[in-house]
Amino acid sequence: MSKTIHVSVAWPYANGDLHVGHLAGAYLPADIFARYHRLKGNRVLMVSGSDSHGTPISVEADKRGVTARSIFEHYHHRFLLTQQKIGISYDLFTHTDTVNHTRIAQDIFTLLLERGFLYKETQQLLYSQYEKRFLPDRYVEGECYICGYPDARGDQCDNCGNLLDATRLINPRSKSHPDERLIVRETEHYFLDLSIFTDRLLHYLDVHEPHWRPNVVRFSRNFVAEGLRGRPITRDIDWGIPVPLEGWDDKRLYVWFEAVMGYLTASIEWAKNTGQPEAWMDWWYNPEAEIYNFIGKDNIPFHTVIWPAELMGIDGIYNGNSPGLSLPYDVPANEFMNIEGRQFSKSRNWAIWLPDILERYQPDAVRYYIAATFPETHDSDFAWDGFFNRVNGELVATWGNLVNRMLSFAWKRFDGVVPVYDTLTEADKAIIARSEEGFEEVGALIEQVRLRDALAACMALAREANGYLDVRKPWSAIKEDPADAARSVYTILRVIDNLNLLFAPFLPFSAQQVHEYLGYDGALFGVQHIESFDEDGRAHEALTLDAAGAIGRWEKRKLHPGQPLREPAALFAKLEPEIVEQERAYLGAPRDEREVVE
RNA sequence: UGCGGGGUAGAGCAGUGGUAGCUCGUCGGGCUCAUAACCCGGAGGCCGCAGGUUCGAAUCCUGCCCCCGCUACCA
Repeated sequence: MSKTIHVSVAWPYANGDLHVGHLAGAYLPADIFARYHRLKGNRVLMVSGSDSHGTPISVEADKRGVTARSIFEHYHHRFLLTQQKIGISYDLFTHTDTVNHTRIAQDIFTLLLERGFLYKETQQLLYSQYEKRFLPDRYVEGECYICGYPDARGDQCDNCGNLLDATRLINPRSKSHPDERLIVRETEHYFLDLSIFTDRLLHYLDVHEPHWRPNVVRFSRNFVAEGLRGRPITRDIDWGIPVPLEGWDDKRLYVWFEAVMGYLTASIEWAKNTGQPEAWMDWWYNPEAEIYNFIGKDNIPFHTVIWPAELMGIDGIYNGNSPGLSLPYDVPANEFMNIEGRQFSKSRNWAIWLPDILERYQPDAVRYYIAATFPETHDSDFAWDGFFNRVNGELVATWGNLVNRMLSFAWKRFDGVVPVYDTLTEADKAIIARSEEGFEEVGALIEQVRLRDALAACMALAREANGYLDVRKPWSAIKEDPADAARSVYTILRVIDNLNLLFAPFLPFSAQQVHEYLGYDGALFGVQHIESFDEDGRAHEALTLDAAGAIGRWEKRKLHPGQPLREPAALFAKLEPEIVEQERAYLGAPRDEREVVE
């Protein structure tokens, strides 16, 4: 029976390029999962987008002396190109500065307010008369009121380690204008009253515990058990979504509050864009639908506690107040991927940027290494010698070589067609059966979001197939007993056909190539486009998926004897050992941001 | 300071009371259609540290150390 699956992926801040951490934490696992379910024939909606708002974007804009909007538009465009290049197959990758997202975020605010889930509170915050704005704690320094250390940060003293209240600092000053004296000023903000949802959240966690990762459950339960405090959902800034209330023109919705709504708003936008405006409800008002949020570990409480609370608070929205709005079914949060043993750092350029490495390596090689080292159970490490070893030793040598050795053998010795055989031996039938079992075995692992194990299972099958060849030796048989060579070559091509589908969610580009080498026509997956959409005279760009022509299916293949093959070529480029040192030299060195080209 | 996760051959991981395993790499041998796979064999671990329970501990208990996240604006 076909399932309905929503794949919601963390929204990247559009203040810098995507790096391998983004890919490892959320985007690649989401893509593999979505591709698998599409192959299974399940109804999949995969959405995400650029987070256009938030302090990180304003900070970057200040640094460069440009507007926040121009920063996010610049990186949004690069996100589209980069993700198209590495094949993250969103049905829609949009952003949060759309008319659609703004309208819905404001509707949600209004509904929560009407239902009594928000409250107003006066806060004391530091204000800069020079910059005419309230300063976030991290923008402030001053003398510590506990130990007297002169350069304490607004939130914490680096000398005595105590957490600080920024308004109590002695002689507080702005980091950007240290000579100016800051004043304390009162300001009003709305808070989301999370504690109202405590019991329902605990119940929600209980219900989902059996199929969640243990660390996600434990963390979330603890987060709730410690007591939920109200969280401010408005800010004194000018870049963001306006608060839909009279007299609140100077304030905006807090980014953490509105960005997660993107899962819903992008679904609604997708429905509208595709000319079926009600279709989003098949996921959001359907008790059978399963919503998966792919995120990094830093985001766990936002997705397992705060976002579900927001959803509980707006249940019935756009549905005539009839309840049943879907909550996340699973939040398979990944841990972090370090770089050569050290934590990612944008400021020190200790990072591996996707636009850069996609100029030098095949997308499937990058996808393979990252998927093989997914930080599913604990932090992992992107190491260039590891990349070199796994690509050459596993991807090229085991899978690539299996495909290459037998496709070129069949091409040369069987006149470019799938061999026509008389009968199959027990060994032949056994290896075909093994490859067919893979659909069940690998599929089950992917459904549990154990993607690293799933990929390892594919590779183990490729090893078995290589072992089979060593026993059957078609290169010897072709001389003494051509009929037997026809049996084993047919068998191995059929096994390759099966394994190719198993690898396809991980390696979609090379899977398409193998598909064509085997003589098939058509595309396994849909085609990704960058499209422009118009809303009330304002245009925005998005990444979309046209899956109409996709013919790939997650099922046993029946390769026809006599089917004409196409001339094969090596699937994967073998890496030179020099790349290890070359790539390491880029780490920590100044970086030029280059145009992303197709 | 709290809460959660992690620490097992050179690398990546599995292993919740009974002889410490898998993949890659490495060394030796076999084979050779191929971007050198596959087979056979070898080397390589005080399972973070210290104590305890037990006939027996990587596994259970206690204390400590290190890394990461959240608490608090770096995926």
